[in-house]
Amino acid sequence: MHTGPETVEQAIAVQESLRSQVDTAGPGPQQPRYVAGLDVAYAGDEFAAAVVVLDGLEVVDRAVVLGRTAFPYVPGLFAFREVPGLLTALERLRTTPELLVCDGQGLAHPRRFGLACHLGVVTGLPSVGVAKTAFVGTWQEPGPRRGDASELLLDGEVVGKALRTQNKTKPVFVSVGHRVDLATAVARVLDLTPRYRLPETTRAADRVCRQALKDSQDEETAR
DNA sequence: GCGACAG
DNA sequence: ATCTTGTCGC
Repeated sequence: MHTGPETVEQAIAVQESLRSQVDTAGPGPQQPRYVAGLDVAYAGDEFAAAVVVLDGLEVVDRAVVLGRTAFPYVPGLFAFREVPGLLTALERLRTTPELLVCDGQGLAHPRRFGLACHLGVVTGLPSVGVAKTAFVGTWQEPGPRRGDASELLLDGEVVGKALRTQNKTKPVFVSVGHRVDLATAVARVLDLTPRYRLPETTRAADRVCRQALKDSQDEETAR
């Protein structure tokens, strides 16, 4: 399993150091075949980190890693809680994803280095962040239809989009992670949300990590 | 100082 | 994230 910083100060230093490596040039993958979804489920300090690879809507590869949290949840340092397990899971795939769809922010972060940027930089793979709620920035309510979007602004900069993925449902917050531009990130998220508010990748990864965590917890109880 | 704060 | 039943709406 990968390890990371031990203190808040060290973690912030790591972000400050890695942020310069983020590539926002784009455009990024236009017709990716393999798209990965990543998610982590917790039960106390135990976790199950899952990565699933979809080819269209079919899961063609997956990896799950069980472990113990080594970093608490601290707003702004969320990545240090999830990266170790997710990185290990990514290494266990037999497929190389063309895009990582992360459950959280990318550039829409206080230091412009959220989970999606972090995973993108350390793997070198294109990545986008899709969060269920905003973390930083201001935005206007987007139009009511699927595809409607508004800018997420932070210090006068566009750090993401509030994107409506289904008619009359709350928007999701899309931001660039690494090696992709915002327009492409939004296009890929719309591709992945033909029916639900959240990307199919995220939904699939969520099911996998929750089930894996439950299985390990049940086994814990059984002995 | 106070409140808010990805998952 | 997680704790948790039923319930309103498409």
